[in-house]
Amino acid sequence: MPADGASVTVVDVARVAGVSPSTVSRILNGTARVTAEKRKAVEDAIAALDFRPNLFARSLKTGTTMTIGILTQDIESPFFTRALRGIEEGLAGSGYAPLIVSGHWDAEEEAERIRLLMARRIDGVVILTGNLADTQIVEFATHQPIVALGRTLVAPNVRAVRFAQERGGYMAVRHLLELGHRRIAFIAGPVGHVDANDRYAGYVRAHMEVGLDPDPALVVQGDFLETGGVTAMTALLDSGVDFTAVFAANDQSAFGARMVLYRRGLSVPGDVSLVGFDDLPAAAYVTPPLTTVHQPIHEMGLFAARALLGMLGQPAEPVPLPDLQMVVRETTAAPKR
Amino acid sequence: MPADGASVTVVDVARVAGVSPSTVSRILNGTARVTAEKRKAVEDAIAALDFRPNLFARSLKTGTTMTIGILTQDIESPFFTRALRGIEEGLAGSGYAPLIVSGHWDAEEEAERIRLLMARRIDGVVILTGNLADTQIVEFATHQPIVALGRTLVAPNVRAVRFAQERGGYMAVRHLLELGHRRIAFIAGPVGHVDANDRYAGYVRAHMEVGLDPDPALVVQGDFLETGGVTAMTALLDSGVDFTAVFAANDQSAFGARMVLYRRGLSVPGDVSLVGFDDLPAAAYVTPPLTTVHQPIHEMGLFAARALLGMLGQPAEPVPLPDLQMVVRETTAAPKR
DNA sequence: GCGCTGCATGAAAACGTTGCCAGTCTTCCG
DNA sequence: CGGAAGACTGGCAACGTTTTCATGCAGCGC
Repeated sequence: MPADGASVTVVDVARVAGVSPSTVSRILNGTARVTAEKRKAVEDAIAALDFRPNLFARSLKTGTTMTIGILTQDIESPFFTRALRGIEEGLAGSGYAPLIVSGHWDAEEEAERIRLLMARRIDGVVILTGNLADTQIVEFATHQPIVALGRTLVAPNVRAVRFAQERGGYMAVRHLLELGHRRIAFIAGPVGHVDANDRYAGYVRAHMEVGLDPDPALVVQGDFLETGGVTAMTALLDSGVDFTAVFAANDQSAFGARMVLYRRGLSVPGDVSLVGFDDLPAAAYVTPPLTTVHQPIHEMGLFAARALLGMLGQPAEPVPLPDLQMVVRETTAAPKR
Repeated sequence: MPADGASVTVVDVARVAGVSPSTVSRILNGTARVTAEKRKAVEDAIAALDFRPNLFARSLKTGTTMTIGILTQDIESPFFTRALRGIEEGLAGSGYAPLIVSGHWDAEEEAERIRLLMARRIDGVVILTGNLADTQIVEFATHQPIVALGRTLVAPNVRAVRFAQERGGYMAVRHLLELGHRRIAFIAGPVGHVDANDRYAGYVRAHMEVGLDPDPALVVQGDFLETGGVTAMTALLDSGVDFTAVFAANDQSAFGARMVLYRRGLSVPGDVSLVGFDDLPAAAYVTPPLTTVHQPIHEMGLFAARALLGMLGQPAEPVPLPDLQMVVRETTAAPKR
């Protein structure tokens, strides 16, 4: 059934103000000049009737919805919510509202969600990493402009940004090497995850650079979550392999690993040094505060919003993207042996 | 391949299938019987043209948008994202999509955001706590069904749920008292926040019950954030007042407080016992794991989604809400003195 | 065979906006 | 003073659906 009879339309306003609907529309959108007198009458009528234009009717007519779709992976992950916050800020005051959907790292589900977004005729899409194939994105981009974070991809109607994750991994391990560590374990990310793989590549490069051959026994599987950090660290300790430091592929893994070390009575950084990746807000509040690689997540969100706004023809000043940065806190120290 | 799926309309489908638009619509919505023959033709045409019904046109006509609005306070707060995840789950498969906006604990902004939601003609609203006046909510509820979490409010078209926060505070302090603590500090929440006040009331009641008069010098201001916990704990220690345990109004405050204790070289729970509130996922991963009061946040989100679906006339089986529960981990112990 | 009933279908009227087109009324220039 | 250029404004046709309403056509009982 149609909206409740109480819903007031542009026609009602026109009637009360004694003008035509066209004129009301003109005033609403500032699309043509109208005499001050009628403008006043219309504005009064709008206020009196508490009129709100029906965005759907407008969308139907104009073909634009003032909504941008955001494909995140996990609404509960601090990494993504930090980016979301950036996007929210970047969109503030633009009139665009974000429609957030989650893909849960599943390519199939991601594609499905994007289709859902498109069914709602959103004006643009921001994709936060994920496992979607690039070809899929290119295909989607034939319909709407897309900004993709955590990807390198050049295609029409697509703007992609990705930080050199390899360099981040390199920086982290380099830091440990400089402290004197030689047996450095690595808690990997999800299998096949490019970012995780790149960070691992950095881990390898840093080793090579000082003439070390990374020991495969020091690399254990994680999943970017705390629980993965727990299992990985447990496996590592139980394997009996020797190590003095651990580089976790992201902060959440590091948190999990730290918990196991605590359980086993190992001191950080006394017995084992620990480095994370991301610099989540929480990294500064664990004890001891976590040494990690700072990613400007918030700025990335801000950037994505502005970039998309730009692609939509909105005036939006671009934001600069700071680079990855090593943040040395208190979970790293020289090895005792 | 998908042609310009954007511009394919029900009329195109009708033409290709050799039927009228009405019939296509009927098949789309299963609203009347159609011969198998035509149904087949239409379905083939839909597939061939990659037709997607324009939801806006449909909304315009039916007055329903299959969108529900969610007013959260801070998209980055783990408390809210956990609830959001519950809502997301509760909505899964219902066809409704959530439109998330943030009020940032500002009554004015909250009202503004809700108006924005209503301008988008959402079918229902979930309000996650906040500072909006109840009268405002009642007023909004005249337009859409509303589910409010963290409120006690009885009104037509409104469903409100709130846990007995006072009891939670009582349980936390009771736990400390039973361990033998007598000088228990309290890190308060934001000024005027009902939940925070109620938790404080529980703090007071637990004291009274054992014949103790809570010392005002032991109560310090916080803001539900880590930073607030830091300032509060710092102020407490600097004031020189004597205490053996701290009850923080929420986990995030506790995390901040824990950091300061670490900085000052005070052991937890050796020198000071610490209790939080909420049982955020992170509470299990700080060291030592935080003793806290568990709120079924996720379930609350699930509950809200189902309740709203029910109000919208959808078949949605209600979910039970477990009660608050004391989770004793490792930040509490008997006082040394 | 006649009127009924019921069913499948198409035509057309909305839903609330916007934007083109064509007026009307000034105003100004020659 | 005539006429033309502007400046405003109203009418009306879309936008893509859904939803009456009406129509034609079988089948049915008598």
